Amino acid sequence: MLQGEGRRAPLNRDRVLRAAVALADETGIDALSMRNLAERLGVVPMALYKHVANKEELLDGMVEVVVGEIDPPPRGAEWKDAVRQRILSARGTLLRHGWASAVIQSRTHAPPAVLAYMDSLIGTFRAGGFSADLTHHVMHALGIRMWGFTQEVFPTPQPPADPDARAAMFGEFAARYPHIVDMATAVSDDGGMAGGAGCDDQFEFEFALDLLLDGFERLHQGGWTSARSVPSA
Amino acid sequence: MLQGEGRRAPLNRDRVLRAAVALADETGIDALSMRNLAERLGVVPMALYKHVANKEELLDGMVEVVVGEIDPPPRGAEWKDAVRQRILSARGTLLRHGWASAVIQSRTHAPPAVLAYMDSLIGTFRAGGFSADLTHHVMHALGIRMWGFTQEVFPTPQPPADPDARAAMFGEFAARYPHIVDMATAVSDDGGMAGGAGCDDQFEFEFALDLLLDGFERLHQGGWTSARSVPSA
DNA sequence: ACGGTAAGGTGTATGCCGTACACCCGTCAA
DNA sequence: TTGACGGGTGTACGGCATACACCTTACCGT
Repeated sequence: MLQGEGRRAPLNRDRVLRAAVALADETGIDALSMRNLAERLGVVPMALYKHVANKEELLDGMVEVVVGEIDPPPRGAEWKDAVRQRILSARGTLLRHGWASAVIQSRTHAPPAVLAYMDSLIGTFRAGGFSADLTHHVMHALGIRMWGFTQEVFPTPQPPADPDARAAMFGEFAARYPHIVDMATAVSDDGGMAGGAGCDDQFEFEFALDLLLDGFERLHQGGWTSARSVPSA
Repeated sequence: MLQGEGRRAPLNRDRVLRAAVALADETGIDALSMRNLAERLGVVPMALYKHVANKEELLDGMVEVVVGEIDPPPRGAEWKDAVRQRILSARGTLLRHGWASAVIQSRTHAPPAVLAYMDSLIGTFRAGGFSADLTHHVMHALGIRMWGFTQEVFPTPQPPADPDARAAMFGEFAARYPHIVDMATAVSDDGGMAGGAGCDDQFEFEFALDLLLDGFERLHQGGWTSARSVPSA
């Protein structure tokens, strides 16, 4: 039961992920190798593969850890404040882990924690009275500000061929990310799973661009100057 | 002079860069290795090092090539149209080379072509009557939309210690990127070389965020719906 | 015509990387 | 007691960027 003092507590997935995040924070994402990580954990490189399938999955897990650090949505706040606070919290988190936005961007499928974050942001807009339509475009326009980069939209995973399996997966998705599904179905009938199916990227891009340009014009005409005040109409 | 049919035209830096861009376009940036590139050029890997110092410099060069494809600023257009056109052209270019925004983002110093592009955009705003101050914030807010990602600002290169060398470098920079220098000096007296020195990232972030949030609010209150029209107040 | 120089290309080798595969050991259930 | 299994090991392979020494060719001033 008790064993000699020299025995290391056994690894587990969580300890591996946290060590990886710490190592990336300290030495940069380029210096994060399976070998370096193993060394820091006092273990041989191959031991890590008992806890993560491969390096991609390690990165996936690190993203989950980091995104999990973003503050939960403030309860009882007005939509604008709630969104603002949440996004600034996300920004703070990504600044603490400088490598994270590049890694998130490099994921080939949307990490669940990211979907959960977007789902709750959508919920905030909807609770504030935004239509599903407007919420949709607004989420695109915010993409950048949420993550410090523009994800033009994660690729939609192709659903399984078997109809039963597909229905099951869809059901699970809807249970987990109700607002995403709500918004997606309201926007287009093809039921975009990842919240991005069937939408027109070019339109979304121009929507956000014009929103900014119009804002610039308004500030310009109003003779705006940076008195370190919040810009407003 | 003329030589046997079997002789390959000698490589040069430009042919290497163009081949690299083409290879990245076709097979993705991950599959772009010095070895693959050399093979495509019918040459041994080490031959490439006669034309680029190392892989980082290869990537720098590829960025220059791609950014060079962005349309020049339209002459005689009103600022808003000019900016809009230019940014949509940049977007098109980056969509054609899907790897490019990640690579630009990964550069440790601002590529000259990027500075030139920003310089001319700044010039467009200034010609449209924008103050240096407003132009500065507006450029930050646009960061994203220009490149498909947010570059929080390229790190400012540290100037050489020798005063003469520093003055010379500053002069060259000012000659090449007049609008950047103009704006930077107007904004802060410490003469931010790369256009980013001495500015408050957090303020810039919130500036852009609030601009968007205010825009959302306006659309929301106006009962906006996506009739595929350009959003406006 | 000749030797020198240098630019362009080659070949070999080193030290990283991710990870496949066979193995070994301790724990615990049957 | 046995046997399966979870966690850790050791070895090995192929791919990567790239250092270094070398060779070939073209062109230069003499």
